[in-house]
Formats: sequence, structure tokens, C-alpha cells
Amino acid sequence: MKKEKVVLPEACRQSIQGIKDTQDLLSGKWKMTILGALYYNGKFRFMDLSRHIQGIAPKVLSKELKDLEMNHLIKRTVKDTMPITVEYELTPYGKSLNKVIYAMGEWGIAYRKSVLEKESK
Amino acid sequence: MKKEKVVLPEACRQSIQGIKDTQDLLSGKWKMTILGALYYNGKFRFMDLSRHIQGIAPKVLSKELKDLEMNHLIKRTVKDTMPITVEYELTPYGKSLNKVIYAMGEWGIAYRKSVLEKESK
DNA sequence: GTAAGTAGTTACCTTAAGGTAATTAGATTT
DNA sequence: AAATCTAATTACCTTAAGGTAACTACTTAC
Repeated sequence: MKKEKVVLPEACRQSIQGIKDTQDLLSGKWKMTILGALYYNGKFRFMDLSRHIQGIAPKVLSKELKDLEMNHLIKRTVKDTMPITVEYELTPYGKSLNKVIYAMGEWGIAYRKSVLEKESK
Repeated sequence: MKKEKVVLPEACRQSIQGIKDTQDLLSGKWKMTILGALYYNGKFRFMDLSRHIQGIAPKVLSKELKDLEMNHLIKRTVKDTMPITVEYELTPYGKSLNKVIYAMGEWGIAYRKSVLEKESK
């Protein structure tokens, strides 16, 4: 019997690699959610983020924000107020994730709806 | 000083929750990549998947495929060949992730390009 | 008969992700 | 004077994710 090895066109291979790269950069339970919050609200202070993202511990939030900042997806700004406040927002680079963020939000909403419908049957 | 608590419109809260739900369902290093491969190639047998997704161990691939099948995102079909082969493909439900998959692939490609450009400077 | 291909499974191990709870330190409110 | 706000940090712990390597059982090609 012949072995027909599956060979993918270069464009497919690139897309699959692209997905992997994106996933690696946005790894973990929280990064996409944080980016989503900043995307939909524009700016957030640390405490407001921690209040609006249900269940995240300050230690974890702090670490995720550092990761995202290191990858130039968000910008951290210390405001000269009393007491000091810190604002986080998407960089233009972070904003370029808009399609990913939007698609995930929409799919999740539809997903939740479909689960609820099944349960009510 | 006044405390102006940030309050998000319901639509934002839903979108953020949607992102979180989606992320939770597609957690881990490999699920999105597997879905991407099936999206771009249509069907894949176990060994072909394991060859095309660089670095994934058979144990891990097997587990991820089970997870995805349990969540009705992919379909597993045993073919009556000698030796037996098994095919994996997206369900219609899995295909509804197309925008997420596509957006992540495109962003990843652009990301890789921008990294290469910076390095060459 | 031996190598290689099919689709996994099993046992074992390591690392990192993430959670808990307490603490810091200055400023402001009550 | 005590509580609460700001943005975190620190120490400690647990779990799960993921990797390694070997193995199964069957078939076919060489």
C-alpha cells in the first residue's frame, strides 16, 4: 500500500505556526481577559482591573501585567496623584489584537447561549 | 477626594466574560494549534497531526484530542482500513471558531514579521 | 525475520502556573 | 486613632500541565 504523506501548502503551515506563536504569547488563564478588559474600557487602574476580572489574585494580576508590558502589548503609566495611581492601557500593538479579542468575545457569548439552551431542554 | 467606581456597561461585561469562557475552553499550549491544523487541512489522521504539530508528544496529543472531542469541537472517526486509521475533523461547532482561528493565525504571522524586522535593524 | 507504520497507553518525573494569606507604606477619610 | 484607600510584594503551598521514554498489538513492506 502506498504511503501518501500529507504535505501542507506553505500558507497553511504559516497560519498554523501563527496560531501557535499567538497562543504562546497569550498563554495562561488571564492574559486574554485582561487585554479584553483594556480593549473594551480603554484604561484601567490596578484595583479596578482586579475588581472587574473576577477571581484573579493581585499577585497573579501583577505578574500578568508585567508579562504583557514586557511584550509591548500594554503600557503602564504612574499618575502623580495622592495616593499614587497606576493606569494600564493597550499599546497600538496591543490594539492590533482587536480581531482576536473581538472574535473570542463573540464566540464566548454564543457558546454560553448555546449551553444555556441545551440545559433548558 | 471622590471615589468614582468604574462601572462597565453590560455589553462590555458580557464580552469580557465571553473571552474568558473561550480561553477556558481552549486552554493549554496545543488546542488552538490543533484546531488550526484541522481548520486548514480539513482532516487529519493521528500520526499526521503528530508530524505536523512540531514538538507535541503522542500522549499529549491524545489527551488534547479527547478534550476537544468531549467539548464537541472535533469528531473522531475510525476507518475500517488495515491497519486501522483514525481521522479527526472539526465539527460544525468547531468550525464556528473560524474567526478566532483566522484572526490568531493572521496576527501571529504579522507578529513574526515584526520581530524579524526588529532583529535585522 | 526484521524494520517500520498504524494509534495510541502507561509509568514516571519536573516545572511552572496559579492560589492563599499576610504584609508594606504612605495618604486620606471618618 | 482606626479604618480604608493606593499598588503592589513576599512567602508558602498545591495542582495540573506537560515532557520522556518505553511499550502494546496488529499489519505490511523489504
